[in-house]
Amino acid sequence: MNLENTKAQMRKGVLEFCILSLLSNKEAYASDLIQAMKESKLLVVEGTIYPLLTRLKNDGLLSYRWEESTGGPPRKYFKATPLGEKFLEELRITWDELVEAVGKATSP
Amino acid sequence: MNLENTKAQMRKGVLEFCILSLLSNKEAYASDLIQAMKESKLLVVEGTIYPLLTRLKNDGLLSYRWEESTGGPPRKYFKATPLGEKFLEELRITWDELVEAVGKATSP
DNA sequence: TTTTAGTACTATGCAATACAAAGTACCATA
DNA sequence: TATGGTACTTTGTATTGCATAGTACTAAAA
Repeated sequence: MNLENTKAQMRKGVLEFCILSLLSNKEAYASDLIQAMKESKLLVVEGTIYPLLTRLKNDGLLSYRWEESTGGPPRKYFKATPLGEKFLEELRITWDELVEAVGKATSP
Repeated sequence: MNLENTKAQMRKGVLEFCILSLLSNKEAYASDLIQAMKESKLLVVEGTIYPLLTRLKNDGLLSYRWEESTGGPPRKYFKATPLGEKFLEELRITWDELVEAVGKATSP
């Protein structure tokens, strides 16, 4: 039982929410997202974000298009689908409810 | 990809925080905890809480004592150990940081 | 030309945890 | 004696964050 593990556990489901929010009405590829998350003090690594993007795409919440890059391999630019936008709204409510519930349960 | 699964995922690590907080300087057994969580809109079931309590006990964060019950089998009353109290403070910080980070990443 | 470094993505496997389901054991009452 | 409710244990599953290794593309250094 260590804090690092608990931190990883607490991110479960939450990263999905953050990624979907960042891709709401805005395109970005993996490195953009990692950077944006980093600025919010959420350190996400490649081994986490690529499978996550693939999963959200397979579930119809994200779509993507290839874009050539000048200095490297092509990039996958993702954005939320209409279904993704709808799911995002539900996630927002879910997250707010959780924060409120945890606040109640843990207030001294 | 459904909301119920995501809700379950978002609870990972969080329930540990809540339980530890509820058992800070206060004794309770499983049914007490389920009830207290319920009042905070956190529905936890037996299959979740019993393994969780066992895990926290094995990690030295909780201790327990048996108490006879008038109408049923004996109960395990848990409470946080000094190590548990210390870990709880770290969890509090971790959770607050996560809430702030998610707030930043998902603010429209 | 060949090699090296950096970027972007894929694929595989592990560990941890919430949850479900079935089972054991105790007590009181019908 | 049988039934119902309470309390806890055990086993198994699904999901997900993360680590690691690998592929492929470009550009610059050797």
